[in-house]
Amino acid sequence: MDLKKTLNLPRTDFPMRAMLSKREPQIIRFWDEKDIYKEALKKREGQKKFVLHDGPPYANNNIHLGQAMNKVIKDITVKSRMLKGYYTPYRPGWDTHGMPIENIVIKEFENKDDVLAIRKRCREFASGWVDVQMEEFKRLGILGEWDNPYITMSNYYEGKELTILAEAVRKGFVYRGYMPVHWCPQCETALAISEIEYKVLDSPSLIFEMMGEEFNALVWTTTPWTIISNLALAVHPDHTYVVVEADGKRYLLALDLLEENSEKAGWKSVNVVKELKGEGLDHLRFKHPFLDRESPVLLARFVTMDEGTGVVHIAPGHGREDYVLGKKYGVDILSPVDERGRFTDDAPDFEGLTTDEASQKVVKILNEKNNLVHIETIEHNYPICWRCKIPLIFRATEQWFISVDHNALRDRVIDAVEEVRWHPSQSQQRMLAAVRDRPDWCISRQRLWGVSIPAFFCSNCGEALLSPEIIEHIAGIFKKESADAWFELESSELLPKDTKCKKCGSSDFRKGTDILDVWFDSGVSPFIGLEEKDWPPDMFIEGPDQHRGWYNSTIMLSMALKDIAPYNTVVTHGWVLDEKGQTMHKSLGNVTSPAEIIEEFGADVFRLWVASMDWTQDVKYGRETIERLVDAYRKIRNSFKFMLGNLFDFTEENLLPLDELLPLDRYIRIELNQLLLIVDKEYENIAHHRVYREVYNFIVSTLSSFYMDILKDRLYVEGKDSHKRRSAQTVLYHLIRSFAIILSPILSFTSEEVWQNIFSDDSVFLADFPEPRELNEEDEELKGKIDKLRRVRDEFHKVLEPAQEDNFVGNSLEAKVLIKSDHEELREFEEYLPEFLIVSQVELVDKIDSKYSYDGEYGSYGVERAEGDKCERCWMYSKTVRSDNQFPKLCERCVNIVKGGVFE
RNA sequence: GGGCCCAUAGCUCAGUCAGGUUAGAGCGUUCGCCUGAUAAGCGAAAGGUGAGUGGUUCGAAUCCACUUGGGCCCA
Repeated sequence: MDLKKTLNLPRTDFPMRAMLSKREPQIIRFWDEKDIYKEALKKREGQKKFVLHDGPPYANNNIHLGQAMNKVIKDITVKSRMLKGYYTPYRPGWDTHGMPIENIVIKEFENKDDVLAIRKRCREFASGWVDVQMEEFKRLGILGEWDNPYITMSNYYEGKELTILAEAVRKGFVYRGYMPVHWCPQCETALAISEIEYKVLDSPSLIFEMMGEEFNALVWTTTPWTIISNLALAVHPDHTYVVVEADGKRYLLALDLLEENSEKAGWKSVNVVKELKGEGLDHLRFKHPFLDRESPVLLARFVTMDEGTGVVHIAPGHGREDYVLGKKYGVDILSPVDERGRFTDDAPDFEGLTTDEASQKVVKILNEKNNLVHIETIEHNYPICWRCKIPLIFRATEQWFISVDHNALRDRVIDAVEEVRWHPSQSQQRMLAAVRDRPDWCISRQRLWGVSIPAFFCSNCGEALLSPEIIEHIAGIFKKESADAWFELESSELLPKDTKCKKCGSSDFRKGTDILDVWFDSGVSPFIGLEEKDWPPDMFIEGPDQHRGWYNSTIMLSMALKDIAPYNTVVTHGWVLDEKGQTMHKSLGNVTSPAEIIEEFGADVFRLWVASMDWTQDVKYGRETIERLVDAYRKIRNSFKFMLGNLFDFTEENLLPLDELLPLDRYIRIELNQLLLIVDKEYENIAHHRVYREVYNFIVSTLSSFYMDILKDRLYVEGKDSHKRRSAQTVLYHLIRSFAIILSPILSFTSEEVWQNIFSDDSVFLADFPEPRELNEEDEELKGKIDKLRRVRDEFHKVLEPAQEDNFVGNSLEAKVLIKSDHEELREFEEYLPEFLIVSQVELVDKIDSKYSYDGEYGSYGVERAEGDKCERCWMYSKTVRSDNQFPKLCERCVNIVKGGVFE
């Protein structure tokens, strides 16, 4: 007789070799074909909602690790809420307008004036990348409304975006203003931040004086030509300033910089006449060094004591901070420089000069007027043009703005930010700073690829026309024909009939050429990317750069227009760095793409990587980390396989009620219960790495090395339909069901594979999170007792180890264990102890006199050779072997099982 | 240059907010057992100047300051 046939060895076609890169695409196909996203939603229709609004990635490349991580975090979050019964729509989006695409595309064109052709190409380009990225995201196992994403360049979006602009105009937030921007005089264009490079250049450093009533201000600058546009001075309110008498004249400067400046000025005698805080200088006025004008002193915290004089020259037309400060104090903007970087007739003595020429002339004049205190050449980190590499200037131009302080918007946003739940919490501080510090929002860009600002200018008098009604009219056109209509149609075709200039009555208009800032594009996404019923969304999950970006643009618009924040909770994850903790850069060659990870290890391993880390901080991607996770994945997968293999003859009908389970099995159910409570809580906290850790540790420590190891005897050896075996299988059934579900947000593919292998043809995502049961007193008591026995088991291993090393015993079943202990649990569970320790015999004794012994905290232990002979079937040693004539090689237990059993 | 953040075993994390026994876990490593989870399973052991320096305290991984390395944003 083949004894193996009488055993219930595991049977399953669930392969240990996952071949994830082959298997996963099949599972995606299944989700697609069965439309699991919609099915899962339908199932939770009418339940409490959880709406995660997707921040749109930019469609100009393959996705990088950060984006892959971002989407997986979102997916885990959404799925975990879904399993808890929430109705969780998730509509992905794409950001498709803007400079990076335009810059790539425009290189293909000889004729840079063929705007429509360029835009058409931009559209194709973005569309191509949307398709690619969508496949990449789907490959990660992200569930969402992929057949209906929101795309910022769609006709609907472009049109709807304008209706939102119209609302902002109607509510008085939009104005036309004058603002300095980085300008390249060579290319004759404004430059965006990413088009600016920095280079160390020589530049003049001069100290000059401006006359005041009692004393002169000592002022420092490195750009003499901007003195022409000087309209103010700035001092730090909290720092100490001094008035000194030096060589017969009185000067104002910062105390900390006195020594340095005395030296530079070459003063022979210096006496401090007066000392005061910067704030005490507020509203003093000083005369311009060579123009008939006075400059007030303003207070500014950006003034530093690192260099200069502590009194800063302010030209609001030529500097960002200058501009913001000037705006705060209502100082004018003067920017008498044209597109080519030459002075205009607003600067009479300098008209026609380049900024360099003007600088020389300014120095000359200061010298002549005896106002130049010191001049030298220093090295300075200066912005240059990325294309032609010449130094940039700051030049004020007319732009459209959204006022941050209109209708107390900033204050209301700050209040709203304080109400929002920020995760991690320090994110709130950062957001508050970003809102407090931000200047008015410049929404216009002098670019081609975007949604045109439908402003018109009177051909007769130049008056700007941006009315809500006209914007809405044009929105209607865009919704039908896209924003390209702005370039295709004449202004007369775009404007409603009978539009007349309010100022001069003319009906002849030219179109504005500005497009909307892409932050406006994405800033309106909560209004456009979500269905009406899903507004307002609950959560945003993005990277840390969005504090000044999308978190900011969306809450600004949302508070301005709806007076409600576009999120209740904002989750921010860190950056993905290389294994040394450095940013990934193509030039450093340390870039890893999601595609190569998926190809080599599979999306589930990638998802496990995301889930395993505390991504509220920056995370590192390294070879060892991923290899450890491959190991973890195998352990999890193999544990699933073990459970599946031992449930081959088990169905729901075989389930035993809780009170009929053996003590150990009941104990594991209690442990599972505890785990479910923790997992539920940690998913709720979006602490995915804690979910992973708890679940993984449970699998390793409680299941694999403890429960499943012990269970093998019962599962394999006991009768197929025996109570002992069914009791174990009942728990395995609960375990595998629970694990498939609670791991499905993380290991979506593998959970689905397991689910379909045993439970149903439907998706695991249609199942509900297992409801943890309240523990009763009896449960708590049992848990306490078995916990203790586990300690005993650990201690026993300390003595088993040397016995095995000496080959005194091999397999632990070759051992008989002697235990001396006062703990009652040992007697109470005496009959289970051999199973529990996986040995053939256990004797509770008063004295241990074995060669192999160990004194532990819970008892003393000794290892002896097991008594009797080895049963050929169950491999346990027993004196009952040889007692049956028919089966002389079997023990009594096995004889009974074999005689009573029916075997295939 | 300014603001914010991070640093615990080879890896990923606990513990830090409310200072108090020999700083824990899992993986990996090494060694051993098993061969009825087998491209598996079980056990044991080794492994940490808590980034560094200084301070507060009877006592610091934990609180404070500075330094170093790294990250994000702004200039």
